[in-house]
Amino acid sequence: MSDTRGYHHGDLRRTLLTAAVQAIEESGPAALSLRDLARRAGVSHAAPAHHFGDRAGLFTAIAAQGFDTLADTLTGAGDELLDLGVAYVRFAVGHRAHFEVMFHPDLYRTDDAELRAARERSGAVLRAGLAHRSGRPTPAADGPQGDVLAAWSIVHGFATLWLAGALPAGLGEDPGDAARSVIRHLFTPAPGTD
Amino acid sequence: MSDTRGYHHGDLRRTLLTAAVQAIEESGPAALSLRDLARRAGVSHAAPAHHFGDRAGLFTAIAAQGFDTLADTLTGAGDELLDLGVAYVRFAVGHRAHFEVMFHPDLYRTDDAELRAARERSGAVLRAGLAHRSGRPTPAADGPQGDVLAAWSIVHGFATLWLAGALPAGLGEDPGDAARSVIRHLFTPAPGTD
DNA sequence: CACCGTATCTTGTCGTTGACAAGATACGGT
DNA sequence: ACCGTATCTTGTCAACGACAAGATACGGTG
Repeated sequence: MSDTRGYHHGDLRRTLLTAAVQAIEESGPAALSLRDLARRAGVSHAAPAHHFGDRAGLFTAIAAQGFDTLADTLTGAGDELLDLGVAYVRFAVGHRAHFEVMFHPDLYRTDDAELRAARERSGAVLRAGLAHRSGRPTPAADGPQGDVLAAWSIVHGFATLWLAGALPAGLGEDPGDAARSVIRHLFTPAPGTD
Repeated sequence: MSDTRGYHHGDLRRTLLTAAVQAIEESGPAALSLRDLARRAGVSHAAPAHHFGDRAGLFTAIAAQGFDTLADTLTGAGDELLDLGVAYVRFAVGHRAHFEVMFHPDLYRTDDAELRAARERSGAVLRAGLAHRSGRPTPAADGPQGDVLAAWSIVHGFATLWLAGALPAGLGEDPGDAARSVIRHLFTPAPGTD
């Protein structure tokens, strides 16, 4: 269950990761402090550096974990195109710490091997799911898979705006439901007849 | 032209703002240092604090400036719905420092008066432009202006993904052109026939 | 022109942080 | 029992944000 078996602390790497995710959810990635993390875990201030090298290394691990989780989430989504988009939004809001780190490459090392693998995997799942479920075998003439990018853009944009608190009130509590009624407008001719 | 008339430095507040924007474009908001800003402007390390109070105050000023510029940009956009979206994306990529700060409210003070006014103004311009140009007088039954949110989401998502470097290669150099071919898929029935 | 109030900027300082170096500790294999 | 190594601690340094107190220069008033 744990990749680093019980040493002095037992499972410090995993403990630090979960503590970091929680801290980011509370105060954002910018406010994350390695020393505060060490205090929460009850270890010395330099202990995190051994597992992650530096701050960027910690964010790299979080991003990789996030891309892996996203791939799993999308794989388990429903068969409808709509369900895939809703799953994307639900992941973003439900794992906002991971999501925020994942799409801020200046926080981590984009050339990390484990990260690249996870990112590529989630990207492949997303593209495959969108392309397959859109029921369109060949992409249109306007650039590479413009409809896939349109679908990705709308769900990513909605999730980002939701997390930023930029959306107007009155959308309800559940971001998934709100997203569903918004994504429905993609590939829809004119009035909101459904 | 300048709100703080020539004192010791002359126009320190404006100088610091432009230097901050440039620094953020180079290394992101997280790496911004007030002391480094002071060094670039050739003043003492505590000079910025007088004009902005603290780091959050500086980001507040940048965000307000960004929302104002966005409102102006959208006001001057073309008559087509597509043009409005392209203008949004062009602003995001052309003013990435402002854009990134604007949609990270944990960086600044959301209750600042000047900021709230600018944010509301740009929001009103965006909503009015989208609602007017979509040629749909009454919103659909699915929530408050679902189509406006869909349009906002797709342009915001595309801009965010572009800035994060998450989009695949082959979209060309100009984000505006790429955005146009992607946004076109909104409100479009099935295949890419246009 | 002399004076004063005030905005602007400087100097000095404190606690915190990230990063690095060197040493101590505990585990696993032989 | 022993040794190599991964894990963690202690110590240190430069940089940073924030605050306090003082110096400087401007604008207005007499």
